[in-house]
Amino acid sequence: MAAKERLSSSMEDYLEAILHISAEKQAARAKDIAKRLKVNNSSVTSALRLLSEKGLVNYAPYDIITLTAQGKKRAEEIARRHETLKDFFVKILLIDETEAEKASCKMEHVISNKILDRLISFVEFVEICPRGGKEWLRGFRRHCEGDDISASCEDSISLCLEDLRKKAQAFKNSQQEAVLLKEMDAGQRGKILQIKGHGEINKRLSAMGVSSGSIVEVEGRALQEERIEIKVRGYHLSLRNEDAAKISVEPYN
Amino acid sequence: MAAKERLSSSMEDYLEAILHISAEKQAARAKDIAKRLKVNNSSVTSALRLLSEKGLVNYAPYDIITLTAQGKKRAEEIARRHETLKDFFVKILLIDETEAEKASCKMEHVISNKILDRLISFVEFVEICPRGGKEWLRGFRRHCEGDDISASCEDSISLCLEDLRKKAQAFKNSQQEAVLLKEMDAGQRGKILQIKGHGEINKRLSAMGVSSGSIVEVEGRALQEERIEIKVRGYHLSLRNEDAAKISVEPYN
DNA sequence: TTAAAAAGTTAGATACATCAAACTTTTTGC
DNA sequence: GCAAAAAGTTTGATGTATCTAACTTTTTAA
Repeated sequence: MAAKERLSSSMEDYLEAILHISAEKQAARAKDIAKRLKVNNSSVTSALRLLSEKGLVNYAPYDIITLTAQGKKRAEEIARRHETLKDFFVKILLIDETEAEKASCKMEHVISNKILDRLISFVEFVEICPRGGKEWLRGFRRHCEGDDISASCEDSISLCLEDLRKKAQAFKNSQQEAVLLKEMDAGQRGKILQIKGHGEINKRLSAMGVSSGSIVEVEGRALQEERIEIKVRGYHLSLRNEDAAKISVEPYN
Repeated sequence: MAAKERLSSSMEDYLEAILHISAEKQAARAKDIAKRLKVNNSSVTSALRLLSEKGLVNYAPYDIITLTAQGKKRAEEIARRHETLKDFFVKILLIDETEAEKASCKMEHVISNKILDRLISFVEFVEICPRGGKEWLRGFRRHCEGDDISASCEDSISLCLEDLRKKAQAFKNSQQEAVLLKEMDAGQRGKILQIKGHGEINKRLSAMGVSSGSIVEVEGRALQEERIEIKVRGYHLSLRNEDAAKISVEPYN
């Protein structure tokens, strides 16, 4: 396999655009890419030639455009960076959608894996830790809106100290009941306890840095409930129920 | 005054390098810049010519290199972005110095003012709100280190619920005593209550988005205690005691 | 004070990302 | 099925950032 060459920001943008267009339509046309990236048609041709040389897109003049397996992997990695950043901006910094989108588009090209990883952990921690969470972020919102910080903090403390105690208690009590990932509902979140067996999933997951302790979120089902769609460490995955049955989870909320 | 043209990342790097070298030595030499940015000598010459044309550096062949007033302002703005990012990485995401430095170097060129601003507010809020703070971040550290998230959260709650109540109480009680910024000690932090008068400082501060409610930190004194050095919204400022006496602050910690 | 070393500049080349304009291929609608 | 429209490509240009190698100026130190 070719070594993972560094791609320029521009080329990353092209890959990402192709990924998104492919997801929306049957095939990506050069014109769509040009439109999406706001560049000239001829720039797209040059970019495609280059990406094709690198083995990241399947391209021949006048032919349809698709990502190779390798290209798709790269594109998904970029999309993950994008989404992670946006998540952080929207959920934690309380930035509006549009601005968050714009910012992630630029930052996705320069963020390191380490920072990305930490950002993911941080968003998890804020959302899950009873001492963080919605009420605390409400305090932050007030602070951003120019409200007195004492008041903002007070809001997130005095009002919630009792609530906090309850949440902490509930959090503590919830610990024993393990369920299978397969059995979880859309929207539910939990902590992976164990991944049984040593099959393909095990390998795939650990390659992504997923192991027991990782936080997993169920996004939905697909193919007549045959598959479960999850998000873990910023990756969107689709697992067969059969495989999801091998993963035990301790659910939250 | 020339319109504030967009600078490329590269040119921003040159400005920032000149700022830092000037702070360390008497004058910036082309060689130092080249070394710092790990580029060829001749690249520095081209960059200087360009920055000189834009009125950001004082430069003539073989002459010494300094920043113009405008150039200094731009450079300091870049340094502020850098520092704000680094602060967030180190203080909140608990990234090590070296990695944080490397990451900020890249991200400083692409972060928007809005995000920067929010990041500053967020770091303030985490550090000041009793519901956030050191214990909470200790919980986050445990989560990063792969400790069970329940345990990490519990650590930051059960252990601290009583502590939290005390902190909240202390925070509440601390509210009445206003002091003058002039009288605060190095390391102390507080919230600006009022900026008296309508002089130069008032204008300068409001141009930076500083007003009552902003969080200010005393960094130290300079010129035989004649001046006070503060940090507010990521800006490092040096005020005459006379001016600092016009600012009333509600101190924390 | 002057010649060698160090610092700085110029010239010319490469690589990248983009464009407009001219051209070619494919698609569409009658 | 064929002509016009749409899509895609090629060519040649621009601007940025970098390099190496050759050259010039300044500094240093004997």
